[in-house]
Amino acid sequence: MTRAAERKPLRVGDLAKAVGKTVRAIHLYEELGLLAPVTRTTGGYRLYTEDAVARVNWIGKLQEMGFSLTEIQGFLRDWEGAGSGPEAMQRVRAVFQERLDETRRTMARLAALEKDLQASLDYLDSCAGCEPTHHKAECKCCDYHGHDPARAPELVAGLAGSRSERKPDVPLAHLTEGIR
Amino acid sequence: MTRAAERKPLRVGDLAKAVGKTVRAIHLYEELGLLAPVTRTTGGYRLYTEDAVARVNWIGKLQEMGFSLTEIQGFLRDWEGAGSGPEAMQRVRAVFQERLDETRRTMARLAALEKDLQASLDYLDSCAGCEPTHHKAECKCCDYHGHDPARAPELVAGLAGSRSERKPDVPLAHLTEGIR
DNA sequence: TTGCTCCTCACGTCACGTGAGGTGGC
DNA sequence: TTGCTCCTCACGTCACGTGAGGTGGC
Repeated sequence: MTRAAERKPLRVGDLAKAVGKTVRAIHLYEELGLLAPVTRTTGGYRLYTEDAVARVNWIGKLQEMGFSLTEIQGFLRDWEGAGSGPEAMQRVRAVFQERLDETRRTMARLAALEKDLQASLDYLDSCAGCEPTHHKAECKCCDYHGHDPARAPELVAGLAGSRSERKPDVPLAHLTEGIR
Repeated sequence: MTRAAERKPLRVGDLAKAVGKTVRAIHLYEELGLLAPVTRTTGGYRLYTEDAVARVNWIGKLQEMGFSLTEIQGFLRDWEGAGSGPEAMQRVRAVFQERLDETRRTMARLAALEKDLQASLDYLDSCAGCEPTHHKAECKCCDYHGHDPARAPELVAGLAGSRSERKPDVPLAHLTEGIR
């Protein structure tokens, strides 16, 4: 931090813009004790230094890691309550390790989703050239264009089962058979 | 779906377990018109077929893609209101394309986070062997163990700035200089 | 003085969580 | 009959969003 930077106080709107959060969010972080303005003007305007930008971005990262704001509070309290340096560091390490594992699990889920989406797009692409006389119900499971008739991607197949497509003539009595 | 599977109705708790959601969530999807039991027992118990498992998993995928439940409602309505098959398919395609882009952006953010976390863990590892006489404030920015003294990972450096570590003797008057 | 930014309540929203009080089902 | 599952309200929570009504600052 340079002296020049310290001489440019940020107002809450500037801070919000700098970090991509809303003013309301900044106020909330303050209520929760995660962030405080260095001072206020006589009129009550909050004033921040550039440090606040780093702090809010840090909060954002922890949120992306899956921490709730309440957990971030606790995390800071743990840190401040810790004794020696190495001890505090090892506590933090354990938390980060758990979050790294969780982040990787999330990434794996998203990668699977990405594949699903790509497969769905490929499937839908081949529908573009189809004759408009086909009803949409046919498209979920057609055997044109080399489609495997039984295997529309799950994201496409999931469009089935809407109420308007249910056949009301299928008897359902067997479901309640033997149940009073 | 086999006939045998159709003969095994699921109760709401079975369905919830099968999809990893709560009963409350299932009820909510029903309130929003996203899912309905095929029938009810005379006592009012909801009964589902295996189709419901696919439907709820489909809802879950759309949620992971960043859709709100209200958006999923609209998505279904669009589908049901669409005219010809190919036309409906192209609408769905546009939505999926947008979601694929968004999913990739999210994955990129998480990958950056993963790097951050790994760097932080590496940094903290070297603290394990440090003497316990060091105060934690020193650890955020030390020059032992080959650390670049000015460059603790952001996730570690962010622990700075807690109220208990502020130096109250730093004059802040310059911040309000020239501001009434 | 005008227009923009800020202030503090305080209620709304989204996707559920969590009882309360009562009943079905083997 | 016991114990488990289910039912319907209905209020709580989390991270903000969104005004309402008023004032600061160049």
